[in-house]
Amino acid sequence: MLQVHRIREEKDVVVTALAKRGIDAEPLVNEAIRLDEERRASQAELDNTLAKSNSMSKEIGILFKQGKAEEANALKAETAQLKESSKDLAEVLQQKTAALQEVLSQIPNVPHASVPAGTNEEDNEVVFEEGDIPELKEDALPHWELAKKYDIIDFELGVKVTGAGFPIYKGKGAKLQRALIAYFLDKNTQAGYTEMQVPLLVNEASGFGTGQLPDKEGQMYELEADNLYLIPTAEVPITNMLRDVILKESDFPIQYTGYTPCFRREAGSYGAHVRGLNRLHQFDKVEIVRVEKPENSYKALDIMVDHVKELLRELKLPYRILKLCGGDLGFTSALTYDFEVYSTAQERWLEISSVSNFETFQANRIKLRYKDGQNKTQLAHTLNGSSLALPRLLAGILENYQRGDRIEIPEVLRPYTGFDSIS
RNA sequence: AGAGAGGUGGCCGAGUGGUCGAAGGCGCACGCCUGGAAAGUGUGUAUACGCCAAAAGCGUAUCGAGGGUUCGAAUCCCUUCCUCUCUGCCA
Repeated sequence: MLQVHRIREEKDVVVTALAKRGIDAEPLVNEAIRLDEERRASQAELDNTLAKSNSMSKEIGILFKQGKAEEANALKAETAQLKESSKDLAEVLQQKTAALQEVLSQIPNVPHASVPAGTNEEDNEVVFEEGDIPELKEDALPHWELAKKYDIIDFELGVKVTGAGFPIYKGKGAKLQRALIAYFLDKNTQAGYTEMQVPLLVNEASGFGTGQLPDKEGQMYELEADNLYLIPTAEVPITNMLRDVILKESDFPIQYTGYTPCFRREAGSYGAHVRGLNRLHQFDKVEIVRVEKPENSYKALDIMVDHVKELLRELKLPYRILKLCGGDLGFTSALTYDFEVYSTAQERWLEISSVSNFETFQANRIKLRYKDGQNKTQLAHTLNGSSLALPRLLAGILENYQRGDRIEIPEVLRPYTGFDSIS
């Protein structure tokens, strides 16, 4: 959520920058400014009324102590009116505040200056590409067929137990998953991230904190009886650990990593693009989260991008990095790099990581602040990225490492798997 | 899950209807003292919003959260969340 005072003070900058998302934010921005003015006016009025009533109450107390009951009672009668009007004013204030929140929550984050304008994924900029696309034999198979051939993932069994989108990993397939998770966590830990094991269920306040609620309510699985939600990403519990926190300068940088299964309803998804591991309701992901001082956050973003690059380089997978254009940029992000691995058998790029700087957008919502050098309280910057999301990465490994009669295991994973091929 | 106790500032802890944003202590910051340090001593030390060009200052709200009673609530009532102790259940 953007801060009102920023909208108020830099209206033109905000509107111009938001145009890169392909939206005309001016009406919303104007509405926010108008509501904010009304809100402030009504707060001023309410504050004055309450101030009057507070001082009268004090007086009444003194009068009673002095035994001047009559005068006190006279004053009491007067306060009745103030009470009436303060009740009304409080209601108005609440309405204005809620209306303002409503409008503010509809305004997406201001894209970073370097974000290209654009309306959809066609306009994303490829900023980096690395790794050789392997030459596969004629009879190369897509991962869902490889999974069946080597009996390492059973999609039908998952349907039986739960439903579509809940695959069951078997034998070496399961072990490979575990190896990837352990490998990523080790690499992240070596890079300075502290490993966290977090709840897979979160409360409503956390859902709101990272922006899943109320907007994307339908995307999360909900446990109505307990009013809890299954997490769609580890970002939710990890970031919310820092909700309503005021950090000291010495606390920086904050770097967390965590592995969790992720649950997404993916309502409305269908077609070839959801085939196999391409889109699931439950999948595994290792996440990295950073909190930085504003002046350091873009440097930190580069560090995160380099870190994810390193992972893919070591896995020897062909990948590319996209800088998302305004139109494809997530609602809460100021700048996002998407990592895509090339799926040779499907002949398409698969998104496996998204690394973003949210600047103060999330921090404003979760009230994550720090005391700066002048002891002023300021919003911190939050960043996160996947390092990495497993299913599509696994698809990439299976397809690119197929050797006809077996699937080779990338070298760096062998200490974790304990075998060097699946046959 | 049942019974009881409790949730107050960075921490400990006082406060059961009136000038309480809250005693006292610890911690922290700055100063004095000291050759230096300790001890001692002085001052300061929450957050949000609003008024103000800004600072100073002032106002309002906040004693787990939400509602209520009252002229006035940390204090009384209701709801809810959480913690602790005992009992039960359980990986």
